[in-house]
Amino acid sequence: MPELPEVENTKKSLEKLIINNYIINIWTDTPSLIRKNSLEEFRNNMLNRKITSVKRIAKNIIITFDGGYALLIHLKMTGHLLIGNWSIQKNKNKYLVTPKSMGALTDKMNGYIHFIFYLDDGRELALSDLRKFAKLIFNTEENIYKEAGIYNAGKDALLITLKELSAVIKLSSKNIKTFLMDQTKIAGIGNIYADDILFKAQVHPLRKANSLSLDEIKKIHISIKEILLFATKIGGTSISDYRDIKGEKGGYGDVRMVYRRDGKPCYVCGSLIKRIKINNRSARFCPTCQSRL
DNA sequence: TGCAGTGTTGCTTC
DNA sequence: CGAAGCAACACTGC
Repeated sequence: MPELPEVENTKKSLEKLIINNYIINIWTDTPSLIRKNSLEEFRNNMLNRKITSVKRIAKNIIITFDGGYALLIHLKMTGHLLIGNWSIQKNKNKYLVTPKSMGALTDKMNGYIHFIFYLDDGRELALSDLRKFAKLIFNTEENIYKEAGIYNAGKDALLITLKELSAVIKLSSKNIKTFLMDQTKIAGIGNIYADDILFKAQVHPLRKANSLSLDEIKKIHISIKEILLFATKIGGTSISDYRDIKGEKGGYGDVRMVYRRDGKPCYVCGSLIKRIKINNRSARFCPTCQSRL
């Protein structure tokens, strides 16, 4: 599940690997992932332009091209990008995509590759997406920023100051769990990190945002930075499908504190981690460490 | 075996 | 207007 740490790592890898390259061909078996354009427009407009930069806005990856164009990629639930080489076989109406190289790229996630961007030096950039929710848009850079800013993007979770966080929290009557996952309020946090952030800050997920004390907001602010930076450093979370650009799994799943640990003992006090529904999503927390309502 | 759970976003409905 | 529900899709686990 790509949240900020996974998208940030992908962005950093792309920055090292594809700037100054050209995309010379595109293969896909799922053109429906392209929004606002036909496959033909998408292909014809993108090919043979030089890649000039890679950015992250919230959970979006933006690849810019010479001439003021940009490609937006949102990985949604199960998308990830891979660099490698693949061969494609057509079997009736189905395509079989298999990696030519060995190692992490033989991972089963290779079975879900739906886009391949062929680079001018022989390497290939692939999009794997088990559930096919990812979104791709090619347009002028300006229009792409409008698109990425659909949310009236909240401040990036890595950049938001205590003052800014405090100001938006005080305006919200929602519970803090829902608030943290609202991309218009603060950008980059999803279910995995929201649960762990609130555990570290020792705040109950159902606490009303505008009821939090300055001390609690401080703890949340510190936890956001520490957890997202640490998770980024160790390669993100690969509990289900996320892989880095070389196909390797991230380490945060092994050190997570409460996410998907319901029924298991809290690492701090030993109480059993609870699971409740908030906003129709699972929320996990320690009933002892995060008891105050 | 069938069905709930998984989680991001955007569209529809109220 | 904001909030809530649900669809997009495929696989896992009970």
